[in-house]
Amino acid sequence: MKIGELAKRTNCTVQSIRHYDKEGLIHASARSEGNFRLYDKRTIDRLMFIKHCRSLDLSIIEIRELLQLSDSPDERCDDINRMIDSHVIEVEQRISDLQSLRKQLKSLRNSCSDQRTVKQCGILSNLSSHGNTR
Amino acid sequence: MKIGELAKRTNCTVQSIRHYDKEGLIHASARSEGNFRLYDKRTIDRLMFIKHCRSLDLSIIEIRELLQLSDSPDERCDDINRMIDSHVIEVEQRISDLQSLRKQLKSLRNSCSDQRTVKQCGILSNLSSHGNTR
DNA sequence: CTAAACTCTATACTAACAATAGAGTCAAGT
DNA sequence: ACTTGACTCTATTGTTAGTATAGAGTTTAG
Repeated sequence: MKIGELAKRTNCTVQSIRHYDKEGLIHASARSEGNFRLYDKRTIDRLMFIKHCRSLDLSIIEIRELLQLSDSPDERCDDINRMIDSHVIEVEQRISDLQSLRKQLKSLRNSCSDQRTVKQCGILSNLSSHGNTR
Repeated sequence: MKIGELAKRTNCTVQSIRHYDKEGLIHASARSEGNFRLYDKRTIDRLMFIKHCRSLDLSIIEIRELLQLSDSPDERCDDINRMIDSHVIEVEQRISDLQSLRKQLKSLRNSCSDQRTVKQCGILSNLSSHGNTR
């Protein structure tokens, strides 16, 4: 299977597959005479796994670790759990950051109604008055 | 005032000030004989404004627009309101994306308890089984 | 045998800086 | 005057996970 077919079957772009290849997440089982990457069917599953992980916003580094772990099936899976746990914590932190950001933006927006001039704009004067809060 | 003092007074790093300078958000009022950037006091306020905007996650491009608008005080401020409105919408979208991500991660995490081996790990098998959902 | 479709590597781009290299400038102390 | 240390300069590289090119080579169908 050449890269284009793999791309079609997994709904990835050709470039991102080459990217994963370069990053060592997948490996071409061989190269054709003309130096084209050749993949076997199992790579489809592996790519699906990668896509699923990426959709969960796991980084390429994290995915590489997961793939390495899945190659040593008799190890304890504690590391996997720890990784997911810490990822959840990161996501929760980002959510709460964004919620506070949203609140600030909303209150900023309330300081100005339309149809005023820039000079009278409550948003600009609010932005000018006090420093940052983060 | 040289860049180091400006940095101290605004609690910015020297590099980021140079960055804002290069991006055209601030301007050195002159250069010294030895080519050092020289800033006047008003740049402190301008930098505070920029920092405040950045803390609200406004992009440098957006900030540039705001600064340009604040230089034409007699225009309508509709554009400012529109920018903030669309920024709020973006933030809300990101929040809801992250919330759904969190939910998926949590349920993934529930599929495995500690002390198992990688082979038995519910997380890995879940990640392997079905494709992406995004 | 040619033209289209495909693939290759390498490079630049995205955002907002941080980090570094290597060179030059300035101020204070001797 | 001279040295030393602190400061500044520009330019480059790195960060993330790709996307988008350029320019060249390969394969396949007609």
